[in-house]
Amino acid sequence: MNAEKIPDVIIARLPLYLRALQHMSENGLKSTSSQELGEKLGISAAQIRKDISQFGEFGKQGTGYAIPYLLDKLREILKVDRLWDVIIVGSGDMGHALARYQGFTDRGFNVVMIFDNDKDKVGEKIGDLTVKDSADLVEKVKTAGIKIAMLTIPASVAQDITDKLVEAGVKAILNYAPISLSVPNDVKVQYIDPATHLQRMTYYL
Amino acid sequence: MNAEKIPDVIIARLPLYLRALQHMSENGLKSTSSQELGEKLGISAAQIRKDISQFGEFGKQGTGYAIPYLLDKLREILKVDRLWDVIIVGSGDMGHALARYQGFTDRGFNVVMIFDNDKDKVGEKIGDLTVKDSADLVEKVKTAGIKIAMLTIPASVAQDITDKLVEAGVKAILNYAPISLSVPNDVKVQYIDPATHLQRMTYYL
DNA sequence: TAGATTGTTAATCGATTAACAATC
DNA sequence: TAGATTGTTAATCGATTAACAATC
Repeated sequence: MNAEKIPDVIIARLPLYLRALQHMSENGLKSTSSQELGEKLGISAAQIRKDISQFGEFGKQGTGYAIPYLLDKLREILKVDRLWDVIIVGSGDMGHALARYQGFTDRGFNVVMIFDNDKDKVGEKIGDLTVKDSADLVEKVKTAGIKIAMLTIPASVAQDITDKLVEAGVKAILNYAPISLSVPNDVKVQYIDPATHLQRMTYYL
Repeated sequence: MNAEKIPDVIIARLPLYLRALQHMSENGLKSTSSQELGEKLGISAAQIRKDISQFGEFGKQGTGYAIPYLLDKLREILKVDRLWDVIIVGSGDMGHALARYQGFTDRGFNVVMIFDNDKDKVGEKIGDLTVKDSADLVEKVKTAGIKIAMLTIPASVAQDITDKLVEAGVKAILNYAPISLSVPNDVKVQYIDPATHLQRMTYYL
């Protein structure tokens, strides 16, 4: 393990490597090379080798990378060798979709609570979960020690809720609301906004 | 307008500027500065000025940028000064959520069709739309001249459907399936995978 | 052994930042 | 006029690529 600061741009690619390796593993493959991985991902082989080598020597000359071993190492590096409790704030269509999404568990996440500020929605069942009142958000999150939240609420209330999440000790926010959030330095935010993503492509049409 | 090739990384930031300006405009603001915009977005003022100046001189020394004018220009540059027809493939929870999402229209997109390969779902009503059979995808998309698709299907069928979309003339794909897609050079793909996004933050926890 | 592929170095390429003249 | 802020240049910083010795 390297003590120097690893660039964010490298950390951002590791989940892609992890995902591709997980697919290969499910298909029964036992080893791969930087070239093969690169072709699947549209990333150069040199970059993949360089990224991975930041964290240790996980490959072998001549034979490449053992998939189960590299999977373990990447999970360890990304800290998804465990199951993180995650909450959803906002029980609209997107909140529903995320609450029912089956793809979290085998990638390190477990949705444990869903909140809404609409009293009509509080108490509603979504899969295994029951919608809780946003008024109890800070207390419940703090008590449970939850560090990760997904925001599926209107932009107009997103900063308010974010401030509460930060107060409650959340350090990672996946924001589906179409607005930039202000957070302290030690809190990470990732943005998912379909319209923004579409607008990144129309330029080229 | 500059004839040189504009870097992708700049194009990727323009929708964020557009979104922030749209908010400001809705709040009745008439002008802003690179500094103010930068603070809202967590981007340096120098970078914002440099990005915008790639396309022309849209500001004024001493007073900054007129919001309505810059909005117009950014929409024109990104080609969202019009309404693009978009399809959704996959009528599961995520497809439903996108089909009902109200945030597309005033950002340049109009969802016109939704497809599924499950005969039980074909014919189902979602908002104004009726689920169509994926078997008719290529023909319907080609006839309608649609260039943009959102994919909310399982990873296992994502590449197959992508190949069909490419065949039908689609040039921009927003992919919610957790897998990397192969497409020709003239087709753009954007990826939305909540687990990947979460894994980009756990490293820092 | 011969072929394949890593890890790493050095070179290249590209993006960001700082600074400031121009000017509203 | 004085203050503010752009557009742009040059300097800095960082990321990617090419190449190859090491070695499985």
